[in-house]
Amino acid sequence: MEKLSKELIGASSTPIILSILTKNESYGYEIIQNIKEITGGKIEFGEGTLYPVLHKLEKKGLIQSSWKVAESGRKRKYYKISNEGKKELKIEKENWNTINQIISKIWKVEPNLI
Amino acid sequence: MEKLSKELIGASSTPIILSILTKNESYGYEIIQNIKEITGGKIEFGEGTLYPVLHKLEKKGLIQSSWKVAESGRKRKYYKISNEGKKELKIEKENWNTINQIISKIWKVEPNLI
DNA sequence: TTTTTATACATCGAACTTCTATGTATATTT
DNA sequence: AAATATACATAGAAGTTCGATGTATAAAAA
Repeated sequence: MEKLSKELIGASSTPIILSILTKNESYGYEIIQNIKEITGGKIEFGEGTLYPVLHKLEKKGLIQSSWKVAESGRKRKYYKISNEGKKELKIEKENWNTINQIISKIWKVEPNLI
Repeated sequence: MEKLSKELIGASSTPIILSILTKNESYGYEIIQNIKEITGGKIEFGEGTLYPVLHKLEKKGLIQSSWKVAESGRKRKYYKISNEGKKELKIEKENWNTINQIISKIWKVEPNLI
C-alpha cells in the first residue's frame, strides 16, 4: 500500500489540516512534515499543493494567519483555526461518518463511527 | 446532515460505481437512481456528472459498455466491471481503509477496518 | 389527443483542484 | 564556499464536478 489517490487526498486535506491546527498553531512547511509523519508517508503534500489549500481556507475564514519570526531568525506564516473553522471541522467529521456508513453498507460490513 | 461535499463525492464515486457493477450490470440512468436510493439522497449525481465518470472508467478499462434494447423498446448502454476494474476496486477498498485509519488516529479514536 | 413527465444518452463551459516546475530568500551544515 | 534544509509563493497543465443545454423516445396525464 503506497501513496493514496488524489481524490482521497483531496477529500481528507481540509479536515486533516483543520485537525492539526486545532491542536497547535502551525505554519505551512511544518504542516507538510507533520502530515507526512502522522500518515507514515502515505500522504505527502508538495509545497505547491499545500500553500494554495491554506490560502483557500484563509479566504473562506476557516483559518487565520500571522507572520512571526522564529528563534532561528526565520520568518514564518503561522496559521490558527477560527471559530468558523471549528464549526466546519465538526461538519466535515459528520460528513466523513456519513460517507463511511454509506460505503460500509455498500460493502456489506459493519459501519464504523469515527 | 444534507448532501455531501464535492470532495467526498469525488473520492467515493469510483468505488461506489464499481461496487454497484460488481453485483449487476447496469446503465447510467439506473446507476444514478440506485446511488440516490442507497445513500438516502445524500449522494445525487447529475447526468452531466455521472456520464463523464463512466466514460473515464471505460477509457481506463475498468468497465465495459454494450448497447442493449430493453423490453420497453428503449436503448440503454449497459456497463459491466472488468477484471481490471475488480483489481482497482480492491485497491480502492484498501485505500479507504488506510485513510480511515489515518483520520481515526488524528481524531484520537479507535481505528475501524471496513 | 395533445401535453407533460420520466427515461436515457451526450457534451459544453465555468469553477475549482492537484501536481510539477519554477522562483525567491535565508539559515544551517558540510 | 558550496550544498542542503527551511520557508513562502505562483504559474501552467491536467483533471474534476456541476449546472445548462441538446436530442430522442416511452409512458402518463390533461
